[in-house]
Amino acid sequence: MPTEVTTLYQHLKKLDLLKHSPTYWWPNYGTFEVIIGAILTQNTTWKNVEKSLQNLQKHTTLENFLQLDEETLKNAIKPSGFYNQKAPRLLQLAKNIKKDFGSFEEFTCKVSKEWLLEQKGIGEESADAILCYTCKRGIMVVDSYTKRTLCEFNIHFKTYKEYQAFLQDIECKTTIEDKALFYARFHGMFVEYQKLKKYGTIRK
DNA sequence: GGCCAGGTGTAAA
DNA sequence: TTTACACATGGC
Repeated sequence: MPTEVTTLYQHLKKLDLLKHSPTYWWPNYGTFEVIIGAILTQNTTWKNVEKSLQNLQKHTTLENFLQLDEETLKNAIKPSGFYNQKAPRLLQLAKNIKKDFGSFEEFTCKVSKEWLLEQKGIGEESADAILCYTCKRGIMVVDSYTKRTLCEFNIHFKTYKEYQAFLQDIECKTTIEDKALFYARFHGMFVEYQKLKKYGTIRK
């Protein structure tokens, strides 16, 4: 039974949970589409998010997304629920990225977690998901799958930051690229671990 | 038909 | 500072 994070990591790694996943686990890593997905997946299954992303078709870049009107967006993201609040929040976020950073590329280089937390609709988890999977930062995302897995290993904390500090107390990687890849996959392993338990097979 | 899903904002205690 | 509740669709 793993009691520290390095042991837990080795335990999960042995299961080869990411053998069918993309390198960085989240689909379309590093793109604006990840931001859309990060908001849409809030308290929502990924299957439903995929339907919404499919409906958005070619509007998954920042510039194309900004062309959408609110009603069209609401319609497109209906399958992933909470569309009356997710649509205006996504549009405002896109506008603020354009206003404060000028372009998506500048945003990915310069955005801070503080800036993200000021945006309506982005909390601790979504902010870290965007930093990790859009901005390629070496940051660990803590979601319900992560907490559920830790709970099963009898590891409990109160706050988000405590969970994150525990998970990030692991061998220090030398370059930011290595660190980004490491945490992107580490978080993915928790999600795939829960799916493996639920469905009995690792999803493709 | 009920429960849950890769959370967040708001209001009340 | 903590807790309760609304938000909504689709799969099981």
